[in-house]
Amino acid sequence: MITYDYYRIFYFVAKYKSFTKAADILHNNQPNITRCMNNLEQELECTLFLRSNRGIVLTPEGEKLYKHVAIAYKQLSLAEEELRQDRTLENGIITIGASENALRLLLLSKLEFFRKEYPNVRIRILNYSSPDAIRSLEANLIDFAVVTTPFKLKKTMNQFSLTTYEEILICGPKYKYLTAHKQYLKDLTEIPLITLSEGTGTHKLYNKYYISNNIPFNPDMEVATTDQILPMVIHNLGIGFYPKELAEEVIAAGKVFPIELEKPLPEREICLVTNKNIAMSTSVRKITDFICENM
Amino acid sequence: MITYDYYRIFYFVAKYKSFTKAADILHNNQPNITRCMNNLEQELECTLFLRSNRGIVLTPEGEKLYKHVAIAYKQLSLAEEELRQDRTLENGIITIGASENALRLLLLSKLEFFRKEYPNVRIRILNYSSPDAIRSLEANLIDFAVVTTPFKLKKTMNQFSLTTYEEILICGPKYKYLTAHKQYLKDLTEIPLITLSEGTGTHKLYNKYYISNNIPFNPDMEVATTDQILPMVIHNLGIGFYPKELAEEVIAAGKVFPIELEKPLPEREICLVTNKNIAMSTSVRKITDFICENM
DNA sequence: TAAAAATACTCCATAGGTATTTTAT
DNA sequence: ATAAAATACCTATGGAGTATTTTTA
Repeated sequence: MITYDYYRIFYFVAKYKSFTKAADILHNNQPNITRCMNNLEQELECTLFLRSNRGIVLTPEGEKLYKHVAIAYKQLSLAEEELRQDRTLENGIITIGASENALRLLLLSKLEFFRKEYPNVRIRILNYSSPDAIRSLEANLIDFAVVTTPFKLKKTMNQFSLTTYEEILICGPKYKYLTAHKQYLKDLTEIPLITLSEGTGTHKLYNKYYISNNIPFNPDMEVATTDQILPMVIHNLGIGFYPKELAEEVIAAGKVFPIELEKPLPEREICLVTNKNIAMSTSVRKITDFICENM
Repeated sequence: MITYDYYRIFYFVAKYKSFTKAADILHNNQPNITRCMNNLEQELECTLFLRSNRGIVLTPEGEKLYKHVAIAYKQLSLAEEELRQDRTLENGIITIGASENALRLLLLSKLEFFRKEYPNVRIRILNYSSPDAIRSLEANLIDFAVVTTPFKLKKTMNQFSLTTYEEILICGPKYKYLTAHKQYLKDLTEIPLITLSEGTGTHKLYNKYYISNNIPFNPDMEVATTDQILPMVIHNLGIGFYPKELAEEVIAAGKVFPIELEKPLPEREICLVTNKNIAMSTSVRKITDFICENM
């Protein structure tokens, strides 16, 4: 079996029509090149060159071989260049499935930094509910997911906890009186409640939380995205749970008011979820490492 | 610099999705394959496989590499197969420049045997005068020439003498009386002479021969090919020089008659001429060896 | 527990290298 | 006289191979 490395050497010998020049290009020495090419000729049972004191000329067989070897060389060079670009993150596409809160509380700032460092990696973001993101991951539509608890995982999935966050109950001016002192959730059942729609992790979470506290969970309004809750609260359509961090600005502006609760709300978590069975590309590994570091 | 032999190994690993299977195919062992692929990954700074107890799966980078490596592998396999066919003379085209006498006195029978042994080599024959054949060789239009003396060679040409042949002077029934006893050429100047046309070696040869013998060389008829001389002699248009071997049959049939000469005609030679600067293909080398052997 | 890869280790073929000779212009 | 390939010879890397351990489905 002929070692393919001889073909690499042959490529340069044929290109530069000289053993000596090829040796220089390859940072090798002429006697070595001579030996390798003798071996190649012997293994192919074929004269490839006519040697002379002015270099070499290819025989018709050498020319034939060169035509093929040149193509092979080009392919392998192309491959090496592609992989080089991949590993230096000079290209690549990353598809992330992210829930809204994961995106706004953590991912956006992380992506901002990542983009600054690797501006040539294209990033696509899909999905806005945690269950949908995980389904997409199962179906291989995304490279990984960043979602908020609660969610259910198959055992082929891997989760890595990134951070926890706190949600608070907020109200508009009309319900400001509720902020005078700490409240019990069960005392607020008469106040209209705004939540995310069914099918979201958030909906499930509060449903379960209310039930485990023996309080009926009857939201008056259900909206598709967390974004929509804030204007509704401001306009006194009801009270709602909202990530504390995202509410701070509007609270400082006096537009909404945090209702203190006697019993703290369940802590929520943002997790990065990957599929164990699927091999990650360099760029995906890089960005997941990037997201997870310092977490 | 990455040894291309790793890519050959990678090809089989990627194809069979297993280090162990690749090792079997390559008549190698699994630890070796493992080591080589580890080296390759390290040199490419890239994870190419996910290893498991059921074999390996390619990463996106591995897939990318495989796409290119598969093309390279195909090219090199094609090249090896082409060269194998060349050296076993399963294909190939040979272009020979041959003068008429060389063809009829020697080459045809040689080619008949060669063709029997290597029926898949295509043979083209060009040119019918020795100077033309040599010009074609200089212009690289033919692989080699088989010509009759006299001819002039540049020093980049190489000649190998194959055989000598004798020419005789023949006549038709009208001149049969000349065969009664040996003649001197100078006594035959009044008999019409048929020769090959100017520009042929034969013409030059006899011109020079006559002059060196102080006989005027004034052929009455000049024809393009030796072939045409015979019917003209038979029809008593004149006498002519003709290769002895080719004349024997018609002499035996009593159609023409050899005129014996007091002084023998110059001996003629058939030579194989090659171009030193041009490398021969395997098939050309084979056929020239074939023609020259036992000569 | 079984099948595949990883690890550890030995051995030696051959690639890498230097110096010199040969060859052909 | 020169420039390139061939030859001779030395060194040491890394490929070939065997035995064993680790991993995970």
